[in-house]
Amino acid sequence: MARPVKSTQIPNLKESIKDAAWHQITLSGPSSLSLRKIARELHISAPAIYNYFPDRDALVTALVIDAYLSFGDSQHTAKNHFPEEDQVLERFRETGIAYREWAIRYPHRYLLIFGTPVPGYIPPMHEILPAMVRSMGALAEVIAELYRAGRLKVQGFPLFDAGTCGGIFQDAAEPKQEEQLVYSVAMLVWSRVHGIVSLEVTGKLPPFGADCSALYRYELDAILREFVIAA
Amino acid sequence: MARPVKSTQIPNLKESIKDAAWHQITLSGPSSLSLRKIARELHISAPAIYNYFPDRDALVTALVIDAYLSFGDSQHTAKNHFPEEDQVLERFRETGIAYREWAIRYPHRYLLIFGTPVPGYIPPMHEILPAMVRSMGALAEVIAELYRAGRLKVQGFPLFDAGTCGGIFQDAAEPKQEEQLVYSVAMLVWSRVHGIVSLEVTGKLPPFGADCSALYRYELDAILREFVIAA
DNA sequence: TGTACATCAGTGAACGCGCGTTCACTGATGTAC
DNA sequence: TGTACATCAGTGAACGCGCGTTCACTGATGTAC
Repeated sequence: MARPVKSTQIPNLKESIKDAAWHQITLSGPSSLSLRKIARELHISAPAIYNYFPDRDALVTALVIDAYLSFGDSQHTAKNHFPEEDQVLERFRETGIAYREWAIRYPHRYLLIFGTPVPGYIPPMHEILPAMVRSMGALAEVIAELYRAGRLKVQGFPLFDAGTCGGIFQDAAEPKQEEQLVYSVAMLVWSRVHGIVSLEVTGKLPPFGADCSALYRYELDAILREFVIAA
Repeated sequence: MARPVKSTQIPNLKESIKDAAWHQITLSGPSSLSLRKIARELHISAPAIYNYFPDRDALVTALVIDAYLSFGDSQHTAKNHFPEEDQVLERFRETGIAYREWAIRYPHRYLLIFGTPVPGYIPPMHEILPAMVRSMGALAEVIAELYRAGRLKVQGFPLFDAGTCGGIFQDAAEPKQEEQLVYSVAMLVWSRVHGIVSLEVTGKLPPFGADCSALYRYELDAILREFVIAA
């Protein structure tokens, strides 16, 4: 039987701390995240936070991991929306659309994991890597499926050294050259979607009157035209 | 005759303050920029800075403007490297290459103007706009020249409302639809180069083993293939 | 040339503030006898 | 059922720190007479 909640113990305080932290980040960015401000928002004392996070950096790490998990969920959900083998194009497009939608829904989460690094904070890679790899894996998998369906154009891409890839691919037994190809296309696609999305969420395109949604749809089409063999 | 320098007056202190500020930013980012740290680095007292900048934000604004000026110089210099009318393709490529090279040489300047906004700092647009417009103008001009040379593909781009463009184009008498086309292509090109460059300077591509230089050259080629009519 | 004065880029002390973190504590709860 | 005790999520006070900014000041310089 689960231990009943004590009256001095605030229920879900750990989650509340993270919620308040996101709230602070939304207001003034991750670098001015303050444990005392969080405590004030929750009407608790600042040292109480130390029952849940050993220090400020650990809280930031928890936020980073949560952001990757949320982003990864959104990516895999979108991908699984078209599970049939012959729906690989739809899968690709849905995953791409979800990328931007998640970023727009959670712009500060997006910037925390994909934007300018938080100064003074060095993320502990061994803690973050699984969530990071899983989140980027959806796109890589879709591209691998395009390749296996014979729909990926194989032409003049710069091939990267996938040895340092760190396990993006679940199927690590794949032959090396194919892995490199899929991997390189994934980086190209990522850089393009990130280009538009990062400019959009930091507010640098709208002042120029850009319709970001149309721009993004154009880029997805351009990516398909460039990398995918039409049916 | 110029007033001679007094011995209590430190020569070029205003420039030294900005240099020290860039040094601090390189070490720990713009949000932890501290007037007292700058003063310590220069062996002066902190209030001395107030003889040159009314407050901390004014210093940041000066840095932002300097970054845009330096970036703009690099862009226009690259563009002017191939001044002949029939060298418009070389001009485009040179400007694109210079974009990345400037960003790699001055990654913190790049991130200050194109990265995640500094939390709590709202740049005064009326001060920054001229330097910003001039810096982005080089790319826009090259694309306008491509258009005037009949080398720009006119097909299915999403056209933006260039009315809010704010004077990117020096030749404002240009017909509206052409302006929109040039403008839209500029945004597409910008988002692509920014995509790679921002991931590269924040260190998010190299851990995946990407050869950023090859990736970037591929993207410039892809841009030419997509938007420019071969000679 | 000498003297009185204005200028103004610098100084050190101080203000009030917020921060992360530590520490000994308290007091409600659960548990063993 | 009653009592003594262990647990542990919370507390308030305090530590040492750095920050932006203000203020009255100083002292070298340039200048007017």
